[in-house]
Amino acid sequence: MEIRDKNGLTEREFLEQYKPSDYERPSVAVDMVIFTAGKCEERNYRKLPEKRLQVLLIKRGGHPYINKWALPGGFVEPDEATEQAAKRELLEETGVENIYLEQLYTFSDPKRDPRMWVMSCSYMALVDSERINVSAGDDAKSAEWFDVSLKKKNSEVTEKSDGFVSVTDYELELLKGEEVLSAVIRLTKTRTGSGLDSKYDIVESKGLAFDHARIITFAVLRLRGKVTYTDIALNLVPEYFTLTELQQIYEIILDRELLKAPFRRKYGILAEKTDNYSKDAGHRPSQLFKKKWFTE
Amino acid sequence: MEIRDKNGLTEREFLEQYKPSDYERPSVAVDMVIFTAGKCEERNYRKLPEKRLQVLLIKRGGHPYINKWALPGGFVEPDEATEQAAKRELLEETGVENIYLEQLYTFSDPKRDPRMWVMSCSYMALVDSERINVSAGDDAKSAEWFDVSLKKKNSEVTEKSDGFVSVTDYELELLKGEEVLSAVIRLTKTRTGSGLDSKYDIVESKGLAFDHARIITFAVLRLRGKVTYTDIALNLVPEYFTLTELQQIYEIILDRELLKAPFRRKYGILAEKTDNYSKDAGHRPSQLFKKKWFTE
DNA sequence: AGAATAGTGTCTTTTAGACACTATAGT
DNA sequence: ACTATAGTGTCTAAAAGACACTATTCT
Repeated sequence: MEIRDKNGLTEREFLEQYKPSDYERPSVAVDMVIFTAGKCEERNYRKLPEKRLQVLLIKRGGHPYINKWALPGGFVEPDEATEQAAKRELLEETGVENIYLEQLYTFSDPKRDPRMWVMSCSYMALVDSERINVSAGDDAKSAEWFDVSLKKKNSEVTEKSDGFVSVTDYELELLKGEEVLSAVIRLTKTRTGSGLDSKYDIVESKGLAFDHARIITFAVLRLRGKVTYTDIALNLVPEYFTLTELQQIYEIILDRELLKAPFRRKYGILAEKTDNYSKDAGHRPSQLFKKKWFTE
Repeated sequence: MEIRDKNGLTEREFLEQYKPSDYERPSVAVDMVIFTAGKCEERNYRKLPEKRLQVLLIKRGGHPYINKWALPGGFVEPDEATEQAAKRELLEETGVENIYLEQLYTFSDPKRDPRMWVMSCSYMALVDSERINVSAGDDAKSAEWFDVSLKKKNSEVTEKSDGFVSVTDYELELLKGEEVLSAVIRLTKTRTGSGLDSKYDIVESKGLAFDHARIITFAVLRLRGKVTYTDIALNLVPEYFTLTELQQIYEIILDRELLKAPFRRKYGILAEKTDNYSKDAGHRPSQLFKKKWFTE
């Protein structure tokens, strides 16, 4: 097992003499899209509280993008993987460990950070609202939950000789009381011959730092895509929940209403009955369920 | 719009004086999992040729992992995004432009390269076999197509008090004539309370460089996952094809046989009739189709 | 003729969608 | 009693799975 290369070195000898050349290297950051399903105020004693899909943002205290809102995140350190960096950031920002975490995409447009070459390895995290009792803003940074709304504005398909170009504009709105952040992200799919190019361009972005509007849009679309064929939604629900709550989660993610009976037939398998019931609502109490994860 | 930070600087002033600190930075490489659907020899004049899912590998000429097989790839250069680096590598290796490309995952285990800190932003590319007439190995590097087989070996679920641990071993085999590369990748899903951890560990890897067995496994699983609900399979088929060919593509990706009639009902919508027929086969000629991509 | 594939018809089962009905706590 | 929600039953339409049948070419 003593193979020698063209310089007569074994692998061990090679590694001992190896010196990384000083090509320019990018900084790599993790950016966290942390979603939760927050409750709105109930409008009267017997109405159920509405739920909202929310994302955690931090107000930047320094340049660049001073006073704009950004995703929590930080640089990956030597001797750690991005997954660990993501968990570290998550713990710092929300005080919560052990939550659902999924790598989304690595954004690497060399101009995405005006300071220097920074790639962003983005992650999506899902937390149930009962676990984030910590108001997040422990340190000086002001972190806030923003209501998320993502709507398809217009969509246009142009047929070409050997393919097509499809352009879809998504309108992203983030709301926190008075504060309104908005952005338009254009998804361009170019199909020529046998190639497909999907590009997310930022058409406009108000109040958000960097290319974070794009990352949030990407995350919402991923979440929407996965919610119907995985058990991912269970991560947004507390330990004990009613089927109506679970349905609300699906509705705020998909941004449309679902029918009760078919929903229960399809997703009821994600829940296991308990002997407890919700109470003190102005209507029939409902059974509380536990999560029954897919084990496969 | 002249906001000043705590040092009294405007954004422009800040950027002008900004000096990137010299923290250690990772090198970032792109690794390409390039799939095609290769034909095997037909066994007699009237049998159809079987198809095989194949991946392009390059034999390493230097340390580390000398003489092992590796995914084509290279380092991302300043002023380019990973997408561009991927396209550049693809052109260099296969001589083909304009093919399906999808970012898979960024692997960042700090020990994945024995030389230094290298993250791998991996991409999956799909090429139809008729386009890669170039035997790829233009330059000195010997590039070869390996038949891919990925099988679930055993799967075990252990229930825990507040979740479960599921362990699945996948056996990856890559064949090229006499050459046999093999690896076992262990997918461990740990669900505790409200967290999910998915880990792909390399249990063993014979003949493959770095953690590339893991990347290939990840790619095959992604392809399997997407083939049933997208039109991704069309990328592996030439401009004109028969529905049986398309079905073969699905079968080699999913690694199981499909029934003809339901297949045609479901995926026939991906194909548009032409007036041409295959001929000189020892049996009834079959109609040739063109691709009809989803436009959405 | 016979082998091998092409292509279609149709039955059953499953799943999704729509909607109506009954049930029940709290004021 | 009334409101708002909980929970179920059932009809219909669409999709998936299984299988059988006919059609066609070349040796």
